[in-house]
Amino acid sequence: MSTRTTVTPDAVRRAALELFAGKGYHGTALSEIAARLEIRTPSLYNHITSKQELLAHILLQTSTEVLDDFDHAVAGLDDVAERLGAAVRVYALRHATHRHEALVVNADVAALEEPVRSRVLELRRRHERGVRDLIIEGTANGDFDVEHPAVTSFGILEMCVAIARWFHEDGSLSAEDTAEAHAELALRMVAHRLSGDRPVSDPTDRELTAGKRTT
Amino acid sequence: MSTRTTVTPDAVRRAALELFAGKGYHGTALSEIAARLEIRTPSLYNHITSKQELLAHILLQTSTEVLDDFDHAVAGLDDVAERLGAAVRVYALRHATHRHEALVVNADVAALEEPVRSRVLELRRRHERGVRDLIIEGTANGDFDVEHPAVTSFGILEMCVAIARWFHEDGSLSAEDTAEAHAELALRMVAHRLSGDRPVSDPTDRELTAGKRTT
DNA sequence: CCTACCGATCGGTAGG
DNA sequence: CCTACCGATCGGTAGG
Repeated sequence: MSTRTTVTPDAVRRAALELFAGKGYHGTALSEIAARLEIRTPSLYNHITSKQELLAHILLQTSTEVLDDFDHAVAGLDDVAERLGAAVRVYALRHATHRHEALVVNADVAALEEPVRSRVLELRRRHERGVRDLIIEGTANGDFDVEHPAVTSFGILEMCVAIARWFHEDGSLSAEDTAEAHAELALRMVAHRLSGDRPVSDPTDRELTAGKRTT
Repeated sequence: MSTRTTVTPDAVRRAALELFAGKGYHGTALSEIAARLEIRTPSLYNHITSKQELLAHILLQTSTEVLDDFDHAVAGLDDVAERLGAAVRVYALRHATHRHEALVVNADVAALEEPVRSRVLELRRRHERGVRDLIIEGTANGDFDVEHPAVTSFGILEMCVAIARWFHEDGSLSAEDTAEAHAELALRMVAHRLSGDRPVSDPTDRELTAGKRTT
């Protein structure tokens, strides 16, 4: 049983990732990681320098990739709704395709030691700010109708994060469909409401681009 | 320094709650709980029977209250949008006013031992199902326009859960305003869209009641 | 990659 | 409420 390939630093990280995701950093013993690789605990130190380093690698890499994803997703897009849709799509997709990483990032930042912790938190803040600024921009130019941009951006981001908690690859929805569904939900959250119960104070230049169709 | 009141089982639970919320169940040592109460670790056992019991109490109580909240919130309301709004409002409010409980529930279910773990998960599933059924009902009778009820209900619920991660009592929004903002977001997520870019494949009986206006 | 072993700390008990 | 102490386990090192 078990594939029994040669142990590499990457294999250790993968084993750690799955265990951290399931039981948390503090809830996972190095002996369990070793057992999964069918080696003894001290042998892990041929591939890593500490347990903490395993955690740091996962969180730094993931946080960096999230920010890169965002930058690439919005690059070249003009319409702010398109940019928000693309940002949400790629963020949601990541949480469906990288469930374990996402779970660890969100459950175990507290277990990170400085200075890595601050770096990770800074990367996350940058991403949050990027999304929030899109919402602020769309609200300012009248494309969106949002009362609390910060609350709305947290709501959008966190429902995407939650995908990691319920998504299953064998479910009825593919990762891509799930991502698309979240982009749609996000655009609904910022869209103008039906029925004129919310008077559009500044309808300048906005014909009826309200649709999310992009071609 | 410190209030220095007599230690009670409830005081132990409160100290444990704050520490679990900040560092997780496995990341918190009983010695830290004792230190916060200015007693020695073994003295804790005059008030509790085990560390695990502390966790079980927090999670069971919170999960039970969430379900009670839901039942009371929707009771007596007729309109499905009103019921969904009320359910979201009360759930969001709890996550703003009981941040620590919410953080522990979501981070440390995995640390719960059986059979309590199964009971807690069952309570959570019941609540999820309650909200999802509202969305299904509203979609079926035409009040809502939702393509993926399960995804939508997870999205709504999880953005509320996330409140516990970012809400601060001294922020610009009160707990009540935050709850109201989330009810609004949830209703947007299920509402009919502006402009007919989504061809209504089955327009039976749904003329253009598209609005969510009731009565 | 291993055995042997380290000090520290864990949750918890004995016995006042 | 305490001191004294338990066995188990932790992350990690020595030295092949």
